[in-house]
Formats: sequence, C-alpha cells, structure tokens
Amino acid sequence: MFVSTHETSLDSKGRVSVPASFRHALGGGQRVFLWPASDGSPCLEGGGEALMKFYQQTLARMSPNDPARRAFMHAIFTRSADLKMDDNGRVSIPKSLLEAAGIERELVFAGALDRFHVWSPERFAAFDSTMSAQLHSSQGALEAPFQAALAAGALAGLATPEGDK
Amino acid sequence: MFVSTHETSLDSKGRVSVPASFRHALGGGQRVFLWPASDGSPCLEGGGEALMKFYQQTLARMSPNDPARRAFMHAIFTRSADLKMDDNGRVSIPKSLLEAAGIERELVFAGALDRFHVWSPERFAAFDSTMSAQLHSSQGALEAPFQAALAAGALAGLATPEGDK
DNA sequence: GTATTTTCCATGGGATAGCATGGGATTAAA
DNA sequence: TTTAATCCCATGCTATCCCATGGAAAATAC
Repeated sequence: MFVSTHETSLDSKGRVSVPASFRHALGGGQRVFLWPASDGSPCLEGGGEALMKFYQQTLARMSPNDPARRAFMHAIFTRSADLKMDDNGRVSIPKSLLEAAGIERELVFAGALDRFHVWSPERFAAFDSTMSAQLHSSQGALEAPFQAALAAGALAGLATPEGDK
Repeated sequence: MFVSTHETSLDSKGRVSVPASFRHALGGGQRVFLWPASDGSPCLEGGGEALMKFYQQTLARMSPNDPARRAFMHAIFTRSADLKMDDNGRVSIPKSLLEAAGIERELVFAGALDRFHVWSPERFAAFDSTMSAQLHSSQGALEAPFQAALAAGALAGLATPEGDK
C-alpha cells in the first residue's frame, strides 16, 4: 500500500523517480495513471492498474444514462495521463498536469493507502497544517469509528503482533 | 483503453493524426468509426472495430420490431463515417461531421475507456468545467456505486497488491 | 563492535526508435 | 482537364531505452 511521503525533484529532462516503496505498491506493473485530484484538492492523484480496474468496475455498475457516470468517466479516464515507467522507475509528467498542481521542479509524493498524491512542496505544507488543525478539532468525531471498529474486533491480536517470541 | 486527452489540429489537407495511444487502443486495426455523439453532447464520438462489433451484438439482441432498434441503428451505423487511417495514422474527417462538432482547425481527442470523443477546444473547455462542477455537486451521488463496489469486494486485496512482506 | 561486501536506489546522459507533420507523386473521380 | 483523395517518403522532435555512476542501507564477515 501507498504509505509515507517522499520529496524529490524533476531532472533536466523532466523525469522523476517514483519512490521505490510506491513502485512496490504498484505491484510490479509499469503503468502509472495520474490525474487532477477528483476531490478538488490542488494536487494530482495517481494509482496503478489495480486502482483503474476498480474504477472501471465502478463505472460498469452505473447506469449508462446516469449523468454522474459521465462526470466520473471524465474526471478519471479523460483527464488522466497513462504513464509508463522506464527501467529505473522514472516517469515524465505532462506539462498540463504539472501546471494544474503548481509544480515547478520540486515535488512531494504522498501515500494514501490505495493511491497516492503529488503536490508542490508549498501546497503540501499548507495542506499538511490544515489537516493537523482539522484532526485536533475533531478528535471527538474520530472516536466513533474507532470505537465501532474495536467493538467489531477489528483490532484483535493487534497489540501482540509477533514481537513476543 | 482510450485514456487521456490530446490536442492537435488539421493540416492543410484536412488530415489529423490519431494520437498514438489511441491507435494502440484500436488494436492495430486501420478502421476508425466516427459519428455525432449519441448522448447529445456537441462533439463526435468514435471507436474501432471492437466497439462496432459490440454495437452489432447489441442490435442483434433487440427485437426487430422494437422502435428503439431503428433509432439506435440510425444513430450509430447510419450516421457514422467509416474512416481508414493512412500509414502514418492519419484520418480525414468529413466536413459534415466537423461542422456538427464546430471544429475549424484545432481539435481535442478525449479518451473515454472503450471509445473516444472529438471536440472543438472551446466546447471541450466548457464541457470540462461543467463536468468538474457536476462532480463536486454529486459526490453524494457517487457514494452509491462506490459502496456497491466495495460491498462486492472489488477492493479486496487492492490496498495490498503484492502482499505485506 | 567494527570493517567489508553486497544490494538496491536515485540520478545523469547518450543513442535510438517512434511520432507528428509537411509535402510530392500517383491514382481515382468529376 | 481539373479536382480531390490516396499513397508514399522526408524531416525534426520528443519520448523511450539503455548503460554508467555515486551513494545509502543492509547483509556478511572479521
């Protein structure tokens, strides 16, 4: 899964190394999809073939006449770039996407479980502090899902993973 | 599959290069079909032999007396142009279709999974912002298919593509 | 614990093939 | 004969492929 953040930069040819841990999360495939984040965040969103397959299935479930289907299709498939990593795990991101995310030379890869995001460092820093503020102000709201998960036994055995030999 | 968007233009002879990634999506065939978008969008819609074969099967499933069959037949087969790419992957789009889509010289190829659309740049920009607006206002509506897909286990293993080693 | 080796990763850059584009030549239609 | 469509070749550009380098982390040996 896509975890952690990595700060890197574009080289003179406009290429960038996809962080190794993200490459592993991509499952060995060479294809990377990138599009402007669909939740409106001023960054790019990306994933591999597994994520795209999931989106494809989601589309297949929607009625062909559903107006939301067209919007969804457009947001993900029409606006995305289909990138191929070279043997060293680098991709070159189209100019239009770089502009949309406000990226000049430096950029941040941010893991998000089943996908990742690509930010300009400045925007990421701003987003980061917004998120911490929101987290602190909503501890109460977070309690509910945690408690529900606990009640469901989701954490069973988690406290003693394998360390006690 | 047809992904991403490409902006190009007609040359002095009225030809246009089909984007390379679309040619690959066409599966190596030389034939391209184009017709006015059947959902009423002010653009052209196109695909390859695979898509036409699918439509053919759809027609075969409909009752010969079904009035929708006639409309469907007309929309796709009667109104479509059967274009042949030259060795460099170019086609020339009939004037009537260009007029219908409001295309002068510049145009946009937009991928839509199993087909693609051809827009005038102005109309595409307008459509693009309409779609983003709609996406943001219908996040709730999108929840439904997502939840359905999740319930069906579409995400099983997605967050852990190659296993957590 | 320290030193040495091995592996993996990020980065730079040269060579090459594929792509978009322009235009001449040939063939077919009016 | 004129007009237009098709075929074919030429060109610059860009993306891709490939190899090389330096360094960090991990594994092994001392």
